[in-house]
Amino acid sequence: MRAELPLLEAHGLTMWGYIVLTALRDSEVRGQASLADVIGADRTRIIAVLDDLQNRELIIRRPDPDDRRSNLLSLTAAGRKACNTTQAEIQENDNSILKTLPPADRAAFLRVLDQLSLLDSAAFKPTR
Amino acid sequence: MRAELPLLEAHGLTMWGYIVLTALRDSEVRGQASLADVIGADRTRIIAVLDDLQNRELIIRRPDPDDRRSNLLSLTAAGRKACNTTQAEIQENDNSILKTLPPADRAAFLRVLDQLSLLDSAAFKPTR
DNA sequence: TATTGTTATACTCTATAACTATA
DNA sequence: TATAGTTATAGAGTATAACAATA
Repeated sequence: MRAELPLLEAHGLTMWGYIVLTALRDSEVRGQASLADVIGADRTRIIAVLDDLQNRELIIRRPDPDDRRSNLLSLTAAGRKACNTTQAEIQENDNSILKTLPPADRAAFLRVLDQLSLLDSAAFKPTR
Repeated sequence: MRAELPLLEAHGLTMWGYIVLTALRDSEVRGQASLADVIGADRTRIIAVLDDLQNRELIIRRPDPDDRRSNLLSLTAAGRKACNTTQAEIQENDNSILKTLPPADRAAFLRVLDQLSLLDSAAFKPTR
């Protein structure tokens, strides 16, 4: 988080904003409720995030013609680009930090993180 | 953190309370300012923590006779015991989680964490 | 004047409940 | 009645500034 935050700020993104963009890029999401579910957030928590992303024309929110209670969410071209370039910078930064480690240690470290994140999701379900 | 918090709560300790107890046990601390410095917290942030620990007779706060602006801090017997038993439970829990890993991965993981925590303290100095 | 401990204030983040509009 | 999105409110956690006592 401490390594990522400065990069996110450089793109004018918050952690939640970045999570929303990657979720819209990587998973099929219908309305805001399903988005909240996918990223493990509260419905009310992402509204200000979506307002901001929409104002900056990184996402589009429009009523679902099949159910006008719901908002269809999609990335704009600018939103997709912001997501991709930010992620590329973050991964590059991660790599530059991790490349100081012995290759075997690095591989084991990432393997263990994967293991532990599985444990974690099993024990602690997302809010709502 | 997620693994530790339930254990801390079982002992009526917050994260900051636990950090304060271990700091008082493990390092020479004169007044509250030096304690705040040791644990990387703001002076104002630990006051409520100390109030609580003192009310529950886990620490003693008394004016320093050599400089009456300052409070000398020390653990009570109960405070030392709470610190030791809580830490033992936390380490036991850590071990039970980590023992599911291959021994070589586990060793590499802990080694990398040590490395990264050094990086982190170099880049991000404690507040105040 | 500077420092120790303290209090007050504001600002952020989050959770909960209540509201509206649709179904 | 139930659900999607929204708004309002309250509660933590934190940072900053101002204060009294002492040096």
